[in-house]
Amino acid sequence: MTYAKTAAFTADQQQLARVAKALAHPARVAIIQLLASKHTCISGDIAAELPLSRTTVSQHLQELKALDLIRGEIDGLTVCYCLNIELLHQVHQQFTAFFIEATATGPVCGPEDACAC
Amino acid sequence: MTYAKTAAFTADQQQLARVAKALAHPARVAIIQLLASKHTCISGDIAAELPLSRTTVSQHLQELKALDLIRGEIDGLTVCYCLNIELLHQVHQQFTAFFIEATATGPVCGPEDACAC
DNA sequence: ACGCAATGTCGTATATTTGCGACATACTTC
DNA sequence: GAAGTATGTCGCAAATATACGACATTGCGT
Repeated sequence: MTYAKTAAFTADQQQLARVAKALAHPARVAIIQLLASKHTCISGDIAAELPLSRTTVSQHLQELKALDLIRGEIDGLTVCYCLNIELLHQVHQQFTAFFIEATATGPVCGPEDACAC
Repeated sequence: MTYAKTAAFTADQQQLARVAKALAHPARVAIIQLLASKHTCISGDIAAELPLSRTTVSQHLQELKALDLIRGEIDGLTVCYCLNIELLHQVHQQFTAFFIEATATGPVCGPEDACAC
């Protein structure tokens, strides 16, 4: 890319893109679903449930943690990861607003027909 | 990555990740917003409204088109791009389902407190 | 203190993304 | 048919992402 031009866009666009990127990998989606399904905030057992090495899973966890989508709490020897429900809720609203805005354009183009340019 | 291991995950996870990746760049978010704001399905004028070269914009358009999120229709010399409202709606529901699932785990971890591991 | 188990970090290899200039293509107009 | 405009495609360069083995770190138990 010779240069990441993310700076030239709206803060909203960057924020949405940042979160979207976090979900842009099946492993991270799976991790979030795992954390949601397990009531207990499991730790490195996550790696055991995914077809990836522990190292790779750890990296994905760090990425999610960097966005604060998940929290990690050290409990002695193990680390408990849990979802940041508030943030997820907030992100959900953000995505919803985006999709509403996108789908509320009205009848511009039909299912397959031509545009009225 | 030495190898993309996307094949080892659920179809749902892959699908969500695929769409998320499409939104994982501010330029593509901006393009969708642009198409939503303009009633007319503008064509290469998109490039003029973004801080990117025409070539780069064209590539982003191709990526979005590959997922069928947008449609391109040749109108003589220009090309009219428009949003695939149905698909966007569908994707919205997909994301909503994911977020609902993620945020409906109940009080596992509070805002800042410890997990009950 | 010693060893063991659970995690995170580092370094590395490979694949993918991003951005853009240079060309090719297609259609309109004269 | 020639000239001009709007688009898409190709090829290259640089940045990132992905995956993982090897090592460092930390806390538990004896």
